[in-house]
Amino acid sequence: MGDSQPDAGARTGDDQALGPEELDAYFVLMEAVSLLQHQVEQQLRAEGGLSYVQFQLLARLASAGGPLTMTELADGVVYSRSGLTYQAGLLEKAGLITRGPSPDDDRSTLVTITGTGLALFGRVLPGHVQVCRRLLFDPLTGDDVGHLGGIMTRVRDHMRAQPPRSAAPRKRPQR
Amino acid sequence: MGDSQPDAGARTGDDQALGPEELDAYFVLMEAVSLLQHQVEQQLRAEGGLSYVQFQLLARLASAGGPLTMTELADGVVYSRSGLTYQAGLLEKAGLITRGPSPDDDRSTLVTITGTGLALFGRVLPGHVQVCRRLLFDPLTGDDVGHLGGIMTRVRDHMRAQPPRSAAPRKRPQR
DNA sequence: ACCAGATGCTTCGAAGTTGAAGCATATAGA
DNA sequence: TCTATATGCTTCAACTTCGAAGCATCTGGT
Repeated sequence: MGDSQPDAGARTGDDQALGPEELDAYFVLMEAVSLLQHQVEQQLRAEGGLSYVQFQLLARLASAGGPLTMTELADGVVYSRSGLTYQAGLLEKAGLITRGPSPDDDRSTLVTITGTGLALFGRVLPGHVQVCRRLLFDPLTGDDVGHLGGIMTRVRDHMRAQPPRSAAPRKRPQR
Repeated sequence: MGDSQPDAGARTGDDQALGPEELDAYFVLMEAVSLLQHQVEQQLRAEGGLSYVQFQLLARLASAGGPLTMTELADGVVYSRSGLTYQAGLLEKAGLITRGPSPDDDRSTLVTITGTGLALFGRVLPGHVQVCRRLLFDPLTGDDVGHLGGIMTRVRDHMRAQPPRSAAPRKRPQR
């Protein structure tokens, strides 16, 4: 078993022992992704009038090969439920998806991508991929890509396995 | 080792042939960072009443060791200028920064972090670092961290060197 | 069957973000 | 010098996001 609760903080591992290399990796990771996301968003907006979120939703529906519930759609896209409802409303109004009742569960809403939605997705995807290639993969070797994928997969799985939010170390009425 | 960019070298960014490995790396990268950012935000909010943006701004000011102009602050944080003005207003109202005129340029506003701001930053940083360690670095080896840092540094520098936004690959009046 | 709690989605109000427009100052060219 | 353009920041309106509250349905225990 890994680390247990920090008991009164005498352990070095629990404290802020992030070396400069780690801090650097963290900051540059966040910055680079932020830049990438910004550029991608420009592209999607210009070519298909879509936000990144909307693109993600369409991608998820397109690759699912069938209807998904709102909850299934929300998983993997970190969005709040209400935000998803809002975006689904926009996509439906634009004719890219439809929402209907689920036969299994009357509480659920099944979301289906329309032909229009699929067409738009297909029209936007090449440009999207091109931006990714140009900005992200151009300066990387094949080995880099393998490393990156492996590393981030481990990180993601680790985070998904983590106790969600009960781990707040302390409630401190600050500020 | 990996395959070098070979063949007739004239087709950078033109072919949309992202392999499954690259697509996977891209998606998992975006998802993992999204999750990480979300968790970090919870932490900052709970411990210091700060958003991630505000934390970044304080961090930048703290490490700068002196006042920065609004524009300097905006660089590195992808934010829009208006958003920065808004956040600076909040931070100033909270007493964490001050804004004053620049002696060199009457158009500029110099932002300085206050003692209160520095104190809050110092109080919040350990928790922030701890979350990073727990979520990001826990499942990684030292080699992983080195790779990640190197890879993302290259990506960031590549993007920063790229022609910013006039480079729309093609003007396609779509839809 | 019943009731309590869990689950799925939506509505609502508050807060954050953005791009365009606006104002003031700085800089460069004639 | 004078004027056109660029730069630095702010204001404004529209849009997006979030969390809490609300409603309807499902599940499990009795």
